[in-house]
Amino acid sequence: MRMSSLFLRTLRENPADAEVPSHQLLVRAGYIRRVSPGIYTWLPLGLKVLRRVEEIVREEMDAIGAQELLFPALLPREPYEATGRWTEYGPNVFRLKDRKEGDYLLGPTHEEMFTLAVKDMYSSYKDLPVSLYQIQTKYRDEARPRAGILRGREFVMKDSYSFDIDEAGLDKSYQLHRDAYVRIFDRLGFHYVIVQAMAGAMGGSKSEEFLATADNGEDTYVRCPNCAYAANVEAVQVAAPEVTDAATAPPAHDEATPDAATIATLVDRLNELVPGTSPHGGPWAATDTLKTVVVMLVHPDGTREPLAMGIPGDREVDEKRLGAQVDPARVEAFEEKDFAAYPTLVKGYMGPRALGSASASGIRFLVDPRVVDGTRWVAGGNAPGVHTVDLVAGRDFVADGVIEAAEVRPGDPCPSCGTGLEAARGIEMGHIFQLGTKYAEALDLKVLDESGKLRTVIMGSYGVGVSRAVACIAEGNHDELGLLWPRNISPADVHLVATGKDRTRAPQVFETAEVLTRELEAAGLTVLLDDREKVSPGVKFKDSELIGVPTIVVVGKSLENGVIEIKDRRSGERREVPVAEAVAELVAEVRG
RNA sequence: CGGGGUGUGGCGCAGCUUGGUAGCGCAUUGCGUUUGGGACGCAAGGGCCGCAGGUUCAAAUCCUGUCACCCCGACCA
Repeated sequence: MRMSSLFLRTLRENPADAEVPSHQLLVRAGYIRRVSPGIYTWLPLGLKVLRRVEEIVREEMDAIGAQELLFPALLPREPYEATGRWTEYGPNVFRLKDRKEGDYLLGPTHEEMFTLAVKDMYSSYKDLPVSLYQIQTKYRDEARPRAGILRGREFVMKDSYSFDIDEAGLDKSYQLHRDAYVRIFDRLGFHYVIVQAMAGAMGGSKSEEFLATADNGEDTYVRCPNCAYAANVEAVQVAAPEVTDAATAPPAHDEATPDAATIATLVDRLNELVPGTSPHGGPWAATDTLKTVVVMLVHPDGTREPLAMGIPGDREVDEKRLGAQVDPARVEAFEEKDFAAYPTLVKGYMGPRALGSASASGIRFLVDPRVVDGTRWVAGGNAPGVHTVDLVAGRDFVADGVIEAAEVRPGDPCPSCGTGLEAARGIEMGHIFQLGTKYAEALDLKVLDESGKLRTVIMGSYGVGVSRAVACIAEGNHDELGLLWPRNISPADVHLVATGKDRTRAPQVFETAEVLTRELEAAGLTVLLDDREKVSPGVKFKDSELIGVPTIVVVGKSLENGVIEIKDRRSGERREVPVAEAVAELVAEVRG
């Protein structure tokens, strides 16, 4: 690549619409350009980087025997209708019509297509297992694209899918992918954590995310400082206490608690009215109360269903956790008109005894995992100004089930070893999960087993954000001067700067630079040669630092002494090397 | 969808309060000087001042509406 003709324009100032470093620098250094919110053009330098990341992903996928194919990005509605995702995906999918008014979408993810492709071609257990992948442009109409290429509406993703005849096969395919992902993210140079995750809208069971650790990341996860446990907050499993015998607990009794519609006022009332009778003998605290929260679920088909939750009074509902639990339903606030429709619900004084499928209200009632049988609570008495004290789970009320919707706090016990958890943030770079049979069933993907019986194929699904990885690498590899690409990602191995005025006045400089470039290329290195004439050395140095190729070679003034200069972009170290040794020296440095 | 902000040459911005020839820096072109840290001088090209109405002799500037974009939140494999 020659900078005299490279399609490139570097900017001295940050673009006004860029906030995060990766976005600012990728635009300034001429790697990408914004076309529309969340939609970017890859310029020649940027495309080189993107291709290098793709290639690393491709090599590791091929290494586990996955086979690459490529589906269209433009897809018909029908397969997504069959799996329910045409509706479940909601406004996040780009939809369009053809001239005959037929419905199409731009693929946000391709489970349906992979499933149908296997169904189309395979029908025997002998064909399995098989893993297929593509590196494809995906489209999601994000409510708010942000941070440049980190969260776009058009992005490049590697997605792969495994197809197995049984659970054991799925476990093996999953593990193969997991190992491949570890290699991919190691090669990309990420600091990352593997956390337990929710399978979410994709359906399925076991699921892990690969998060690049970043203080400004969008995802919050917790990790245990003592054991290996780490999980996305959405997926944290609360450690449930032992079930206890409540035989000694006093019977439940209602107490008048006027003006106690909040947990704080309730605790004050309890300490005034029934001091010293808390389950633990100490003063009443928020942790002794059971807060009842009601929300309205809106299912993909539009039906609305109220959901009540019993949560320890000292905690808030975490909307992300709740959302993940009820997915694909959407959570809406429970409004005044909803209270009017359910007269058994007394705002501020709702309690478990009026809730549950078997109760008068018929409202589904789920409790926090901490609410195990035998635990004693204070909760609303379902009448204004009344609370029920010594309400024992399992004795005085029975919930319809358990829900992980309460907020997770740093210091909460690790579900695996009990140590206090720590919270941290990261950027989701990869997600692997065991889909199970959701898509195979919906699209009727079955094969004959050894005994001639039809069996539903079991699937796994595995994604890597390829374009996001480019942004993420930039995010973690820059300084005040510009980008700092790792060697295996850089758009070139060597950035060779010729600092002469022009070919007429500094023929040796340009000639030497040309010869070195040819020799380096002959040795298999890629070279970005700054052969621009009439450009001052300062400009060329600044550009080389902004562009961020790890090794910068300067051919200039020192040529009089028969030496060139090799600079390490990251450390800033520079050393002089005789021209005759330059190629060998650089090859050794680049090959490391 | 809620809150905040911004729309003026390719990029970054001033001008708007108080209406009257559209400006600055960078970038681009030409000439000359300069060439190891984003050089200097002279000259040049390039703007329906987001869009639509309105007020006015006159609107980038005032009024109404509208659109777009950015940031925070909600949302998000």
